[in-house]
Amino acid sequence: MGKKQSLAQRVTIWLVEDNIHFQKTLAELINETEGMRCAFGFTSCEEALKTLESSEPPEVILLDIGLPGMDGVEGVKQFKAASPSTNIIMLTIHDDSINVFNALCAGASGYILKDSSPENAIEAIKEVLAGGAPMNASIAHTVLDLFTSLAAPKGNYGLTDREKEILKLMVNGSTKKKIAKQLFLSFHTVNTHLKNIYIKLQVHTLSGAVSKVYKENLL
Amino acid sequence: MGKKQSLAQRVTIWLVEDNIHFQKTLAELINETEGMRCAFGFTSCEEALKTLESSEPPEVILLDIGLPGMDGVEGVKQFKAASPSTNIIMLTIHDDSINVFNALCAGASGYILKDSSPENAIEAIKEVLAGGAPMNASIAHTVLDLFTSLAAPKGNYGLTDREKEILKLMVNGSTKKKIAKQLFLSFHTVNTHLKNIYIKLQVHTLSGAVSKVYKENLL
DNA sequence: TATACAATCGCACATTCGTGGTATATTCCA
DNA sequence: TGGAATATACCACGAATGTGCGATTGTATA
Repeated sequence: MGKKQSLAQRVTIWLVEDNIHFQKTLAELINETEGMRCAFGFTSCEEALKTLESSEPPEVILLDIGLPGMDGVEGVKQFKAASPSTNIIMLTIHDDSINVFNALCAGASGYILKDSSPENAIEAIKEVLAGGAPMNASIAHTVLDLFTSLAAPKGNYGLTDREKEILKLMVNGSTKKKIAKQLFLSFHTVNTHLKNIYIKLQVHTLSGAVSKVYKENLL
Repeated sequence: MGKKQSLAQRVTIWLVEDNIHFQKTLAELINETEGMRCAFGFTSCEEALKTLESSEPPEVILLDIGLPGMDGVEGVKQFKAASPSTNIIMLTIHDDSINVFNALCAGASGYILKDSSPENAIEAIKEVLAGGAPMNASIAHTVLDLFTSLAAPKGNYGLTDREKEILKLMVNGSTKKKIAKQLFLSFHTVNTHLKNIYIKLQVHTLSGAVSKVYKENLL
């Protein structure tokens, strides 16, 4: 998806960063770079989203992850919804892997650390335009860790196989009566199992149990 | 988590790769590298897992993703279950992003392309030992895309904001009565909303709705 | 061998759900 | 201006759930 830019056809970039000073530094750097143009600088997602309604969407948005008002993660969602082809690079500080992770999930293409040299931002933009994902090794690792922790078998509440089997069927929208028929059990048995499941999961409703199953990847 | 190795204290590496020729090439390269030792070369996960029962687990396993018998993805799970501290690097071919993705989810630390120069493998091992995740930019991007596609495809059933709000509370295990209190609404109103939610989601039970919410990433 | 655990089955009863109706006020848009 | 959509509210009733008590079998396993 690489594009070639002449001086006349520059890649359009928007900045969303509430630190005016940092924003200005970045904007200048971008405009000094051949093939790039910083079209707008905003201090909030709201402003940028408003502008997006009446302007050509940019190729790239550099988006601060910790903004007042609508934060960067929510911002990514909205930008992506309004203009899916726009690439978003998060600006973030150290030790914010949760937010980075969420932003990536929401559709961000990568991120750069604010305290790295501003030139890195230019590199990151080039990388994104070339179809890459700016992410250093240690952060890729962090992301994978979080990823794994989300996808891998999680909390075990000591559910027995039978309980898991029944819970699985309940999760899929079945009723106790139907499950009893399906497993050739008495309704009372299913009832008892479900009672024990509730105790183990510490919930009092089926929806709570189902929710827990998905949130913590049980079964 | 970086470790320093003297010649006496080499990092132990295992290979699991059914192509004997490639396995041999890698093993030689590893043994020529200071601080690394290829302890075993297997042609199947089963063999390697068996050996793991009676041997010190290695620091790193290079694992072919497309093996006969137990495939690499399943292999990762088993290795990780038996020895969580072992780092696993997948050996893969191009255009196998699904498997790479699954392997990463299962706990792999990164991967390298088989057709890249074998020296890359050494670099990847060093990177993993240093706490990184060997993944080039374009593959990080692929992973994120898959990631996003798993996390993002929000089916839209035309739920209104109010309906979403109520559904969100129900999902968390609340009851209609409590929600009514919480939102300063009549029980009947909540009831009506939920009725409409069921119609829109085409379900007849709360568990079915909750399940749909998680499966299709609504809300 | 004793005992803990899992799986099975039972009853009763209050609570909550699911679903069929109907109805009013507001807002938005054609 | 006049529907369409949304949010609000009410009623009734059978069905299902949640939870309090039990009980009897096996099967491990300490």
